[in-house]
Amino acid sequence: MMAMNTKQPFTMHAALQEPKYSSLHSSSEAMRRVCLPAPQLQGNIFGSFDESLLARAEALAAVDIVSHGKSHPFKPDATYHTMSSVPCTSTSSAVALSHPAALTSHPHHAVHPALDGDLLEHLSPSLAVGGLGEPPAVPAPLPPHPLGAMGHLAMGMGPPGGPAPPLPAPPCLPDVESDPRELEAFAERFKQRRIKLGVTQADVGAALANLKIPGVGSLSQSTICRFESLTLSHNNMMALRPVLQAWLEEAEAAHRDRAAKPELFAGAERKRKRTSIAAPEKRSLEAYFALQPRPSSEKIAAIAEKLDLKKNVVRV
DNA sequence: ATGCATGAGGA
DNA sequence: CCTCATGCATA
Repeated sequence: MMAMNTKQPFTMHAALQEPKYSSLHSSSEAMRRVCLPAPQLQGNIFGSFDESLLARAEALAAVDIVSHGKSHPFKPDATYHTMSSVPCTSTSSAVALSHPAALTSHPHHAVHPALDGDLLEHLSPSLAVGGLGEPPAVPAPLPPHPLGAMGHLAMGMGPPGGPAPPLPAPPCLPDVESDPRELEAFAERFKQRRIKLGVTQADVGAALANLKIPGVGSLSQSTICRFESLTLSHNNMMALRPVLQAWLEEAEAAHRDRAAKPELFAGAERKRKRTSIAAPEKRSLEAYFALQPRPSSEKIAAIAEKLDLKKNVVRV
């Protein structure tokens, strides 16, 4: 309830948002493709291949258009999968994307003018971890961090008055890792581990509300799906990541607990099924009760045997 | 998984 | 009016 259910991560100017990963597609993606030796891509066999090509083409076109302004007829629909491509990895990411961290935090409008296109430059094929042979990095090295990002929930309320939410996020803390590849890897891991837990996308979305993270409510299956498939904008991905990571950690912890000491849960889970008495028996019992509201235990036992019910059931 | 619709925030 | 983030409905 509440109208403030609007949860939507920070918003920044189009300049930053638009290019999302389109640039990734355009430049590096394209480059990489060229040097693909023998793509064992799944795409080429599917019909969807054409579609993705089209999409990519559009994305490319979008980049140009976007650069000089807005108002393009079509939606960039920038989804930045880098998945299929993983061949030649230069692993020479000396770029050090020291880009503005405006992302993962600030509930408020604080948009740092600092961020800019440089975000687009740092595309360096670092690792070759596509959606292919992603080793199930179990340890999940991702350091926990303050999220609370989800900007807009806090947006409504002005700075004055409201008790400052736990949002330190001074401009000095860089994003944990806004590296596209890191995100991609996370999304992949997330999906794998989610499936391993036997949880659906919809389940995750609904479960997020239980995390009680300020400003974070539930999300739809669509959104979870989009997150996993990296079909969200970079900013959106960045905003959702900490939340989903928190959920994942909690879910796995709970899972472990269950595996560790099932006794604790055994009792709670075993719930007696409600007894249902067939209509005829029920009538008999009611009729008898009308005559004898307080039958002796012998009577009860006799009736129980007759009706093939438990004594306690008959008594009740 | 994805097209379409909607509401919010911004200019 | 535009971009985004999201949800609903549905292929």
